[in-house]
Amino acid sequence: MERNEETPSTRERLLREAEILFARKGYHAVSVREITDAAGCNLASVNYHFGNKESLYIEVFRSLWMERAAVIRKRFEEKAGSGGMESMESVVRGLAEAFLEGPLTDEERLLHAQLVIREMIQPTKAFQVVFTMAMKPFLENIATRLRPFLAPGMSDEELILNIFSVFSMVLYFNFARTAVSRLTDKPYDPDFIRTLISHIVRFSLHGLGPEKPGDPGP
Amino acid sequence: MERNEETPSTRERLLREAEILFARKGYHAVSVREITDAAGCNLASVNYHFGNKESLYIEVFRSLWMERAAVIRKRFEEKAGSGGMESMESVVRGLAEAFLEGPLTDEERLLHAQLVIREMIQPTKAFQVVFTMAMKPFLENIATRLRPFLAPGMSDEELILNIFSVFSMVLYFNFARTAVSRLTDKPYDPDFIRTLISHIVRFSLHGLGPEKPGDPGP
DNA sequence: GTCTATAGCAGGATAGAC
DNA sequence: GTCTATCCTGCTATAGAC
Repeated sequence: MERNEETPSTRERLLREAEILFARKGYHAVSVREITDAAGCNLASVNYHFGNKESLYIEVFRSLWMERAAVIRKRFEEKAGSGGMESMESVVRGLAEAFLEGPLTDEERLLHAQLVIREMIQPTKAFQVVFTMAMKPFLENIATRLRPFLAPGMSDEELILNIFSVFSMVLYFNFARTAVSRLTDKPYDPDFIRTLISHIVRFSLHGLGPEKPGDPGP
Repeated sequence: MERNEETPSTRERLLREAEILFARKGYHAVSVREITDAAGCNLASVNYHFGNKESLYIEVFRSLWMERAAVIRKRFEEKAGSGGMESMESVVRGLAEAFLEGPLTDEERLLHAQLVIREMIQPTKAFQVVFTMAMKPFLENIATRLRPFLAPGMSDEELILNIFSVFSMVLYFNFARTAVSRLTDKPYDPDFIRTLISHIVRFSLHGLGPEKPGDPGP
C-alpha cells in the first residue's frame, strides 16, 4: 500500500492531482484528461485504477481527505491537552490552530476546507464517509472536552450548536479567503493567520465583547 | 422591463430556472438544455437572450441574486432599527433574522446562500458584482451600526473580523443544513430556525458563555 | 500496468426557417 | 422571438496492443 515518497505510484499520483483539482474547481469542472495530464500518465489509467471518475472522487475522500482529517484531529488533541490540563480556551484554541495552522501546509488546509464545503453545500456519495468517519466522531470528541466547562444546564443541542458556531468560523476563514483578504486588505500569511486564531478564540469565549461603558450589557 | 407575474417572459423564466439549477448543482453541473427544458422553451433561447451560458450565469447574479440581497438588506434595516432605537443585540438579531427568516421563502434563502458560497469558495466573474455591490456596502452598513456599542479601542480590522464571525454562522446554518440536521436530529422548520437565531444572537453577544462556577474565566 | 485508438455520446453554440 | 436542425468540440469509457 505504502510507497517511497520519491516514486509515487501512478495510482497515488492520480489521487493527489485529483484531490487538488476537485478541491479547486469542483467535481464537474474537472475532466479525467485534466487529472491524468497533471499526474503525467495516460487517460485510461483512471478507469484502470478506480473504475470511473466518480469512484476516484470518492476514493480521494476515503484516503487522502480522511488522512488529513486525522492529522488535524491529532493536532487538535495535542493542542487541546488531555485530562486535567484542559480549559475552555485550550479546546477552542486547539481547534482553531488545528485547522488554521498545524502540520498541513497553507495550500493543504485550503484544499481540505474546499472539499468538505462542497460536500456540505451539495452532499454526494462522499458525504456519508466524511460525516460518519470524521465529522460525527470529531464533534463528539469536542463535546466531551467542552462539557465540563459549560453551564450545567446546557442541553446537548445547545452544546452542538455552540460547537458548530466555532466550526463555522474556522471553515469560513479557511475558504472565504478572497472576501476576507479584500475587505481586511491582508494576505493569508502566518501573521494574519495568528490574528485570525486569536480572534476566533476571543470571539468564541466572549462574543462581541462587553458593550461600551454607558451601554451596560444584560 | 417588468412583466405580469402570471406570464413571465421567456427571458425571465430562463433566469428563474437558471438560478435554481445553478444554486443547487453549481455552474458546470448544469447544462443549457436542462435550463431551457425547465423553463419550457427552446435550446437556442439562452444564446438569443444572453449570448451564452456564462453571461446567463452572471446575469442571474446581477438581477435575481442582487434583488434578493436587497430584500435581505431591507429586512435587516427594518429589524435592526434606525438611529437611537438600536442596541448591539438588535443589530445582530436583525442580521440573523434577515438571513434565516425574513420575507424570502425557505427555498429562496437556501438558494441565495448556495450561490454566494460557491462564489466565495471559487470566485468567478460574478464575484466582482457580489462583492462590490452587495457584500462591501452591507458590511460597511453593519460596521457603522455596531461601532457605537463596541469597546472604544477596537480597530477597524477587529470590527470586520467580528462581523465576519457573525456572518459565518448565518451562512453556515443556511448551507450546512444536511450536517446540522443530522447531528441535531432536527428538520429546518420555523421552530428550529427560531432556535438557531436565538443561538446566533446569544453566541455573538457572549460566546460560549461564562464558565461553570468553580472554573472562573479570565 | 501502461499505452494508443476510438467508440459513443452530451455539451455549447449557431444558421436559418417561420 | 421562437423554433428545428446541425455542427463540432470535448467528454467518459472501453477495447486491445504491448
